[in-house]
Amino acid sequence: MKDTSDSLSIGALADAAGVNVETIRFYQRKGLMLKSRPPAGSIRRYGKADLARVSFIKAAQRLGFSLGEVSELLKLEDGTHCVEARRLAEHKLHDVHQKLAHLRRIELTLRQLVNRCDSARGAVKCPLISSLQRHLKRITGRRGVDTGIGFRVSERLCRTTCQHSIKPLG
Amino acid sequence: MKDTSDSLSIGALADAAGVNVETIRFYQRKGLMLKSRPPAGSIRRYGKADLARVSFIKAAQRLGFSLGEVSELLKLEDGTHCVEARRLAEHKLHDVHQKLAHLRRIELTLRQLVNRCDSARGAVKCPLISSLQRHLKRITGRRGVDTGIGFRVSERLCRTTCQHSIKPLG
DNA sequence: ATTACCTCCGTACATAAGTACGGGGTCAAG
DNA sequence: CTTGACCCCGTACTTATGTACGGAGGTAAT
Repeated sequence: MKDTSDSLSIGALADAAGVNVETIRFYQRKGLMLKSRPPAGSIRRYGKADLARVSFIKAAQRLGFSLGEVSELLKLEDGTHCVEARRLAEHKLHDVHQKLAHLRRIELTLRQLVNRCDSARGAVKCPLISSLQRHLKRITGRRGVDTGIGFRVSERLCRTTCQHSIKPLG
Repeated sequence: MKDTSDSLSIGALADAAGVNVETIRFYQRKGLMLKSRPPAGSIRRYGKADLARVSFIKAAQRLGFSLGEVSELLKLEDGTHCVEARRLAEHKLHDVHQKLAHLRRIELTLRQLVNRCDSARGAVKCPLISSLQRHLKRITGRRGVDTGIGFRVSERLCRTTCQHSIKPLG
């Protein structure tokens, strides 16, 4: 139980948590970490609770919580309800689902793009760019942003030196 | 073929693309959109090519390209190789795979958190927070950041008013 | 031709999440 | 007791992506 006591300098704390010293100070300024322990003209010491707090913040960030949300989570210590934390987590889960769906669509599109590039020989336009443009058409069409145009913007694209050119993909 | 001609004001262009006027200007400043077409003391007009360009930028962003990368993509028009675009896309695909894996882990963790919260009755600690702390332990343990502590940081958490308390999750 | 709205341009502000710097204090070792 | 490594504090800078503002001048409708 000896090192339960506050024995770390801010630098040691930062090292232990794998963050920059300035990050700790930043959290203090943000109110995420308690700041004014020994207001005497001396050096502050930190202990395991502080380390856990920094690590908690970082863990929550990795789960997609912003510092503001982490702050909410931490404020729950001060008498608010656990149900609040649950609400937050549920909301975040919803976010994550949306991000996942979005990323999956992106993944598909990119994979198709690269594959097309790979299998393409002997034509005029860069398949990646024109695919991107078709993709664009697809996803922007939903919002009344349908340009109704042939996406000429990159017509010259790769015309001179494209090595992975392709037949019209129609 | 009549409205192939440049006939849009910047506002109309912005509307058509579904972005803010200032965003267009911002892209011009960044060199993503051509800027000085009619340097005469008049109003610039934009056409379909410009609309396509804005839309292209937005589409690429949605695919996870940063404006810097979009800029690279657009610079490919100026003589570089299509193979470069493919390399970029491959790289981005790799990024996306990593993000997906990460998000899936997060999704799982969050789901477990919420579920535990739902099924929890009659104990002392907020399951969400303590689960988060266990999660923390798991994921930070890999980097020598293992605190070796019991995560007492939020011991008081929810102790007073937690409505979704839970038995020790062991 | 007056009114109302639009454009142009440059500059400043916003947000998130830090990072860097500089002047001065403290601590431990040689 | 000096030296070097840390710490404290406040301020400023960074990056990415925009937004907002203000003054001057163009444009379109009445």
